[in-house]
Amino acid sequence: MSADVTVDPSDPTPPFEQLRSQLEALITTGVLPRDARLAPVRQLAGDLGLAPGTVSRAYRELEAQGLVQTRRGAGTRVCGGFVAEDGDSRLAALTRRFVADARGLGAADDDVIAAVRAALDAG
Amino acid sequence: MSADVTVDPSDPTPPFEQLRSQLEALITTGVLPRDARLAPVRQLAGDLGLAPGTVSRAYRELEAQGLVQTRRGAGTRVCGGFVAEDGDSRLAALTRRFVADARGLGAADDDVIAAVRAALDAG
Amino acid sequence: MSADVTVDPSDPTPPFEQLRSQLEALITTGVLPRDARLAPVRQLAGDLGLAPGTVSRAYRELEAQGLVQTRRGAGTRVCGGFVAEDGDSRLAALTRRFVADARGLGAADDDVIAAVRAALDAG
Amino acid sequence: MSADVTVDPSDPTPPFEQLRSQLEALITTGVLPRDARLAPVRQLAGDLGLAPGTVSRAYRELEAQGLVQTRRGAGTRVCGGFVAEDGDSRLAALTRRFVADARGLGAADDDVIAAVRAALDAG
DNA sequence: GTGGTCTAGACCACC
DNA sequence: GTGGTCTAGACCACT
Repeated sequence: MSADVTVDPSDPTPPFEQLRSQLEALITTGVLPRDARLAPVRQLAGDLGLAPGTVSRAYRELEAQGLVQTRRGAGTRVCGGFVAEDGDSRLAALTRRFVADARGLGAADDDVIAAVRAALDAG
Repeated sequence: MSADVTVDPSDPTPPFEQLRSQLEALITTGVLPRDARLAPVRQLAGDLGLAPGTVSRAYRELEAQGLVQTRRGAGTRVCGGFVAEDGDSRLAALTRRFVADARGLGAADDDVIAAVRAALDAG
Repeated sequence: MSADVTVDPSDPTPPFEQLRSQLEALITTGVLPRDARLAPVRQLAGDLGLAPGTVSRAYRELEAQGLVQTRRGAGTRVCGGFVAEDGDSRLAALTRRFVADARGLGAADDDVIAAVRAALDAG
Repeated sequence: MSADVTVDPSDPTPPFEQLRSQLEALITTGVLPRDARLAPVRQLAGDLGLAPGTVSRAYRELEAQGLVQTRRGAGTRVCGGFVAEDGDSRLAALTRRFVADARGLGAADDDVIAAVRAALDAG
């Protein structure tokens, strides 16, 4: 049932990354809407002939990107629509994480803003 | 030799996170200076009685934080002092990643700046 | 000078494959025309910060694809234009290789033709 | 106990090729039957006094020939008997690769068939 | 514990 | 000077 994802073993891209990028596309395009539940790790692993750890890692990376949110015992769900909303949007979650990391590096607020401006201009 | 790290199996904190946070402390306090080389994954794993993948994951998360830089075949080294420098600083690397992710969410430049400001004020 | 190729260390795709696929595109699109010489292995390696063996492998795979031809001491050159020509075209070279391999598997001529038809229909 | 292979350092043929051709012979003659597992890369390397990468390359070339199939983390096995079977035979795998490469060269289906016919007649 | 890829430096063969 | 190959050991991803 779950939206189609496939893994090509002959592709030099590692399976977890094939998975991650396909799921990323499904989410950012809105095929998987906010609150949609991803397939359980073990089920998806079984369907694709992968080890559970491989699927698990794909989900974990999506979580680091702020695209999904996983709660023990409750599966993993899409974190937001494909446009930032009100309070607890994915962008806000991603940004909190980034700011915490940046401060961990000893950066002052102004440094952070400057770095972001620079990165936006560069890209 | 390498700086002391330990893992307490009775601690509910997962081993990779115990490792990560201890190494983070060693780096941000300067005990492990810029360019210091971390112990090889397999050696540290052997010393601590952990699986190599566990150590590997701790290193990977440190890399995502911008604290270390790992080059395939050449080990993993501390990425910088504890203040951002010129061109390719840790803050810059972290920020590039964040900006890429934020754009992946469809955020415009102004949205990004606004989100960062909000997160800085909140924290 | 040489046509632009770049390697992104943070891309999960291995460097040799990033290189190979970019060069493949440059050749099949005609940006690198027949007989164009690729950059020397060590030069390209130095420019990109890679080990010579890595660039070497990319070149070797392109050769297996029939896109380039490399002669010891004389560098490696693009094997053909972007459309098959007369006698020793890239398609012919690729096909000779394929036929030899297929026969090595014990396939009869009819088997080979049938397999090719099937693959063409499938793709 | 695996079938005997040896490497002669005084032979001008590079070690990886000595290995490849011996294994090829063992497979095509049926000494190593379908599904037989090749020795692990590191074990064979140790036995022969070679670097793992050298053995690895021999295995990789055999895979490109369609003789063995390697699954990450699960070793490499002989891919088939010495005659093509049902769905995913070695010939089919080899052919898919060839067709993909040929199309990458811009060849139309008719060109491919013609080239194969020519190569079969020539050989 | 499996194969995969990379680095760094080395030697060889060819032009 | 060019590519080809090798070694030794590192990390990576997967089962």
